[in-house]
Amino acid sequence: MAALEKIYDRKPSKEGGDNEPASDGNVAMHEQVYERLREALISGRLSPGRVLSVRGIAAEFDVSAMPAREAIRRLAARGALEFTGTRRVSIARMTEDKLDEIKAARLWLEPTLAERALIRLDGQPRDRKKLLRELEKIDASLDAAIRRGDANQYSQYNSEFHFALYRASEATVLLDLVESLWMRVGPFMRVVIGRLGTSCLTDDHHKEIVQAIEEHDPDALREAVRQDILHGMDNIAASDFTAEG
Amino acid sequence: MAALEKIYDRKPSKEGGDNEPASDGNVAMHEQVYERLREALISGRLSPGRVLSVRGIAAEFDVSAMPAREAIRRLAARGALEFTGTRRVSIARMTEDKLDEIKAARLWLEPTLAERALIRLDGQPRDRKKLLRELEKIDASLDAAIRRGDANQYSQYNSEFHFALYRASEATVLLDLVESLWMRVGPFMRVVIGRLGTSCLTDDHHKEIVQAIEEHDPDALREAVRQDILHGMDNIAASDFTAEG
DNA sequence: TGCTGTTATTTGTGATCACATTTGCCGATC
DNA sequence: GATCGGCAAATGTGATCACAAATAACAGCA
Repeated sequence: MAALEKIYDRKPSKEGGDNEPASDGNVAMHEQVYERLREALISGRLSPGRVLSVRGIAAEFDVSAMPAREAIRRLAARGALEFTGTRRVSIARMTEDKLDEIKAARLWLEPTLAERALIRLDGQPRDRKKLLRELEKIDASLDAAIRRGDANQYSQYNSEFHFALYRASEATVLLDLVESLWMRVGPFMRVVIGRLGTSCLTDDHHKEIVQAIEEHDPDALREAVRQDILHGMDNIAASDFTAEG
Repeated sequence: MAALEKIYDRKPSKEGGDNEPASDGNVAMHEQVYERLREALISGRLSPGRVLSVRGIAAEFDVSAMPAREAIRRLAARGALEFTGTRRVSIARMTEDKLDEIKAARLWLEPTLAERALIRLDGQPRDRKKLLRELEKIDASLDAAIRRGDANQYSQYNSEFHFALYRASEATVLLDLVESLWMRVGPFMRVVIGRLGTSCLTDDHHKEIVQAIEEHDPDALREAVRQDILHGMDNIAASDFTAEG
């Protein structure tokens, strides 16, 4: 293992005995592995180019080969992982063309999701208030992470902020598409922040997003989301994303 | 097996001996199974609600459980298959909301892909001519299928027509997204055609698409693709898609 | 020291087994 | 005749093994 970056912050060390059904909660192990890997991808805890081996993941997550295999397969199917020529699988590298495609797709999908969320919440004032509080809380944690210079926490909270909003749209299909895009960009946020520092993250547009929701202004919301995406994607484009972290 | 619809038109009956490496061509078996299933989904050869079991697919494709398992897992990861409450997996059923999301996404993605293809081909007159010929050929086969009333062939050629165009954009990320959408709608084309007959398919906009490419007219192309999508999606919406075929 | 060819290890893939859960079926009961 | 209960078959999941291919490590030579 040695110098290999950890994918997750070690399992919460089973609090009870050792023979319990692995805190299974009736969710399959391959599902848990998938979820953790997805989360690690989106919040940029995995470096571009890194090769994921079945046995390696299995060892790190303390499961047998089978669940690791299935989790990796699922991620690869969603485009989050890339097949090398020889059947191995790795975190995809970025190209200018791919970055441009992702940017274009995000610029349509995410404002659309945000707007749908807003429209749906117009009829649900209670849910709307709840979402606003949630967004504000996440954004506060996010700002704190920036001030601390904690890149990992930043990526984490940033994705939480966006997906909390998008999830409120209840548009599962569109959400799926966006998620697959975030899994592709995630690994590069880490690289960018490593190069430019957290200072480049201070001028996001989360405040405008929250404000637009408060004011029931769909157009302003779309524009705020749009600007936030542009801000993030242009940071990546400005960085040398072709090299690995 | 009995009354169970066949997913594919029986393996081309190994022409030689029986011990050859399964015509492997260095492509993994799970890959072959995945490819066939994907194709079956897109061209509507699988009915909504149908449950796919690992052993069932394995038997039908004459492979062991493992490749079937991985193929199913990958399709599920892309949203083409749906998890029932009890870990089983089936062709998803459609809802009005999901159909609306798919329609919206397609209406942005596919005109974009078409336009990108057109722009890219502006610099490649040879490829452009080749694509035009290919599209015209497919469209001819498609019309023939309609006249024959052959719904399966129609769906097949229709997807080929669109993806031949989109693939020319070389936009792999966007293409991935569109493909996942087609896998979700595919199963319902069969249902629609079953209800409305092939007569409802005659007024597609393929001719306009070809013409717009010939005339280097991006706006006309976008509009033609848009109309073609509307035509198809409204047919689904008009049908009773909540029931299974 | 730098390169090369060989060996040892790791890895993906497919197969098969075990087990708990679920599904489908059939007969008993009201 | 419809409903319920229980039993048998089918299914998803995880584990483990075998094998070929690919990667890494290393020794020998220039």
